[in-house]
Amino acid sequence: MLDERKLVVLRAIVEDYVASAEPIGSRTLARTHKLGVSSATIRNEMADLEALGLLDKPHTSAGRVPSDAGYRLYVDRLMEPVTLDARDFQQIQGLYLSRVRELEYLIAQTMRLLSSSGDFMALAVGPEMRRASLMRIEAVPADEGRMALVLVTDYYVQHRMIEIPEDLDPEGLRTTLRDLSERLRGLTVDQITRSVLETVARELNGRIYDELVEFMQECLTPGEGDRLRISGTSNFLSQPEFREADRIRAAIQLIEQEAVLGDLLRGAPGAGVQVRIGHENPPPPARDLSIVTIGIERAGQSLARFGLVAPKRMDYARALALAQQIFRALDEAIN
Amino acid sequence: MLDERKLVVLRAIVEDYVASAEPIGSRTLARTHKLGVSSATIRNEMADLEALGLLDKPHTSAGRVPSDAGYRLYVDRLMEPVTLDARDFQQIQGLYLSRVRELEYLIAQTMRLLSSSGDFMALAVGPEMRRASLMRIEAVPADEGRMALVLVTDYYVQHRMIEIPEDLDPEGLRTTLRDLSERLRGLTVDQITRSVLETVARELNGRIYDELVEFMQECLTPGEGDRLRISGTSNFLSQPEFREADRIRAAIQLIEQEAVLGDLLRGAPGAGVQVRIGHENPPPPARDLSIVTIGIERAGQSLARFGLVAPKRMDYARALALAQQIFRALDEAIN
DNA sequence: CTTAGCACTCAGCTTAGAAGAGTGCTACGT
DNA sequence: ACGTAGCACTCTTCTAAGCTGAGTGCTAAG
Repeated sequence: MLDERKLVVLRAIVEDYVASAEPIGSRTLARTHKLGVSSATIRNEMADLEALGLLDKPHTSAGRVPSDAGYRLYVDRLMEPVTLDARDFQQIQGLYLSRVRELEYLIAQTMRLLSSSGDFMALAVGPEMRRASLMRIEAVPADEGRMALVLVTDYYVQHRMIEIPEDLDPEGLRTTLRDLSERLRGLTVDQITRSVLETVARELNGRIYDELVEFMQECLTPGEGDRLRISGTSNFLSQPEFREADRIRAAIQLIEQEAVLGDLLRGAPGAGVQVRIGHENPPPPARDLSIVTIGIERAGQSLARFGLVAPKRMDYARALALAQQIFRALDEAIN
Repeated sequence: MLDERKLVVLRAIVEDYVASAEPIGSRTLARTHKLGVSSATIRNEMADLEALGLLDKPHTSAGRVPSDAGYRLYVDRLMEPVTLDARDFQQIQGLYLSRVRELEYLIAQTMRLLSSSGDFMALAVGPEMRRASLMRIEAVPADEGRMALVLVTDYYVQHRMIEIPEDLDPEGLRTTLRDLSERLRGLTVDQITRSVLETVARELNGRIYDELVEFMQECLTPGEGDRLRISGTSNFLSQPEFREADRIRAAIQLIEQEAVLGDLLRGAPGAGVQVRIGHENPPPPARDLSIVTIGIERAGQSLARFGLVAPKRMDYARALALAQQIFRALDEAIN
């Protein structure tokens, strides 16, 4: 039923369509691919592939386009893996050489890389901050009136510059913080509620300042550090699928809805590289898109998740090669 | 030459055009504004205003549109100042109440406010980091293998989590950093070159670690903290001037060119609120836009600069009211 | 100085027709 | 049974033409 030649035709259609963004007709295919058969034969094969649900027809006289199932088959069985060109490879390797081991920084670097190289929109989310476990809180004096509060957890650092309250005893605060750090070390951020802070402080005979509580609570608010990062939207919007004004508006609207993009990115959980094509994506407005995701985990906890988003007509081979390489490098840097 | 009635007509045209985005014809104007004269009279006035360079005609039979000079006259002399509605006002005041005195944070909050309220794209740049003067460098230990380096300057804080080099003596590093902070305190970041670091360290009999130098040098690189922040692009792109596909593409391309947006924002230096209209903007691709800028300074140094960008057909009164209010609140919070 | 009236202009919409690309089917050859 | 040529048919897209409506500029009269 799905003989060799049908697969060859399907593959040719997918690749030509990915390259041209135009529906592929039987004649053009016969001419450009030297398949050794006439366009009529290809028409028959196309009709069969369409019956199998692997191809779609935009309208009666418009050539064929891969269906979601067609893309899926292509990705799973037909695609020839590409190797990244030397430049990309170097760039990825170089990215993670430095001694910096801060997730925030690694995510930012990766985003830059993803959006610089190609036709994708890049998405990323960091770890859920409230799951981080506390390492240390410290106050760094700046000048007479101000100091920086620094909170160090196992995978991120946060700071805030605050005005020093009038009634503050700087030495006292530092002692409190040191003892506090000892006591709270290893607790996750969401375990450190106001009441926990106060209890511990009472035991320590220290005092918890409002600013400190406020600061710690800010570290809990989502939408700061776990917020969705988006870059390369213009790569995305300049795809030919968004040539018409209303399409491009719809796409812009989609990008604005961070909730939808978040669902799209988180739709494929787990570590490693995955592909989701069209209707496989949960959010309905993303049904015309495909996404290649990279999940970075440590000890079963998701640390970061990246997505390369494009119209379904994306260059899967390239996106996958890029994603694999980034996954490998990043996973190694982190674990 | 520019009698009262002409000004009334000009003002009506600007306001109607700002509201409708459609060229204004004499008949419609006569009907909707009850000016007490016929459309023919208004046509005459319009012709005069056009001769004065205050109005433009998109084409022969299409009503009038304000020229850059027309907008300018409107902003300088005709516009009625608006007061913000209570909600916006509350929001602005509330924004700066907290004790947090970190520029980074204030800028982020302001950006959120600007892009949430309305039809503008918001731009911001922070201070030039290399001009900041050092307050303190500190190392905050995290766990066995890692520590956070924290650099506190007079208007920003930076941190990096790094792997602790094998040969590091933690106590030694902390002492070095404390002494280093003492010695370097008050120097601007760009005065602290590698050679300065090394000289001082030699005097202190300490050792400067590569990571520390790398970290300090990263604090110098522009494009991190002084980079241009952009938000509310979709406010901007959903303006009717970008209805056609090619217009919207051009706008997207403009947004991508951070250099152009940077020139646009920095084109109007100085403290306080300013308006630049159309051709008054230096970068040619921004000649169809207007920008209201907010400059925040301290001691003659630019700390932050915001911009509200929209097509020339922007609601100047509203943008200015918003900008003034933000300027007042932010300036007070900072100085 | 103002206004009514009128001829003229021009973008934008609608319609019709032609061109082009592609399909599906049939009939024929191997 | 499979491959191929040929042909009628479908459907989008492009172009041209004509029409409509909003608006202008000018003239002549109040």
